[in-house]
Amino acid sequence: MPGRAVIHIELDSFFVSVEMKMRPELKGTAFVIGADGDPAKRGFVSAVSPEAKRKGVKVGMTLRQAKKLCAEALFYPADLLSYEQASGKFMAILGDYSPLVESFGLDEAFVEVLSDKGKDPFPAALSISNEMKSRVKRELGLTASVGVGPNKLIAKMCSEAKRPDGFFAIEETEVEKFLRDLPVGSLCGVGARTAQRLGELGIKTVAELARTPVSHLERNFGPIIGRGLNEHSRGIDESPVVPFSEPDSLWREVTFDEDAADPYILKETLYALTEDVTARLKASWDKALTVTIKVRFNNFMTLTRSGSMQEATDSMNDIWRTTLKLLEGVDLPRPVRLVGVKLSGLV
DNA sequence: TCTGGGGTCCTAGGACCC
DNA sequence: TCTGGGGTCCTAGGACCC
Repeated sequence: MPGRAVIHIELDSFFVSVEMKMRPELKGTAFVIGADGDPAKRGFVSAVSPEAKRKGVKVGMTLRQAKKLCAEALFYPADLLSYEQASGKFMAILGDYSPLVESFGLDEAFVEVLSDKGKDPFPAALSISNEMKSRVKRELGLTASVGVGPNKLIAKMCSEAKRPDGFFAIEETEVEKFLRDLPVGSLCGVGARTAQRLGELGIKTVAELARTPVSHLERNFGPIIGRGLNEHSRGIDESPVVPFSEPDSLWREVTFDEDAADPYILKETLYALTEDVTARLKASWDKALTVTIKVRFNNFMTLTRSGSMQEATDSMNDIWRTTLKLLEGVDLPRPVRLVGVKLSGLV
């Protein structure tokens, strides 16, 4: 029985590369992409040119912080339409090599290489990934980092191990050695919070996690996450490569430039968001059963309220009535910095 | 002093039914 | 008047991902 072979491919500094192709004059300059491109407003950095990176600007910091660190940087809004176009071309190239391509955001994807007549698909995966990489370079002018492994978890960790323009492959027999000394936080699904809790239990490396009894992990993290941690620590990941899936929910939220204390502004904003998300619902020929609103106060305390309608609908009237009822059930003891609306239970 | 936006999945607890 | 146990559905919140 041959094993699986999964490729993970990720474009290097995707947003920055696309911007530089559209505006060649940016070459060699410090620039930052994020939100609507106004560093005076609230918003996060999505991408940074190498020149701005050298000044300490990082993805995930606020635009204001970025401006402080690098006053001469140019700021641009994220031009999602252009990124989506480039992403489509990228995904089309991957689709030439396998029917099983799962996009993961705009700039990365998993590709499962199918076994030919029961043969081990691993060698084929190696040559396919090389070919993808050079076609992406030749046809799109973008570099990519590629990882190959027996499953999605290992493939993704491989592509992250060598960047940019990297290539790294691990066969099943090498997995344990590869994982052993890595910190638990490098496993997919172990974020800052979980890494900290594991640290408190004396578990710092992947090898230590693998030695921890499943029952101990289940007690501390619940049955599903506990078992998942154990499997991932041993390099086991059975999750399939899923080519396309309908979204389960649609979400719109907005942070005010200035915290809002006036209930009328909240209502007005929620109405606009509800209209927007309902339009997207209709465009995808879906109906939604449940509405959720989110309110974040100026002290960052965040609450959600959800309610279901009689039956799934795409009627703005019904959805807005539900949204409004949820809003009216919320106490507003202090100014609000963010409101959002989610539609779920899509059919 | 500051902390976006769009998603997914999991957990815990309560309601409800048999 | 008291009240088990299993299953399912719903809601609220949190962790994680890009």
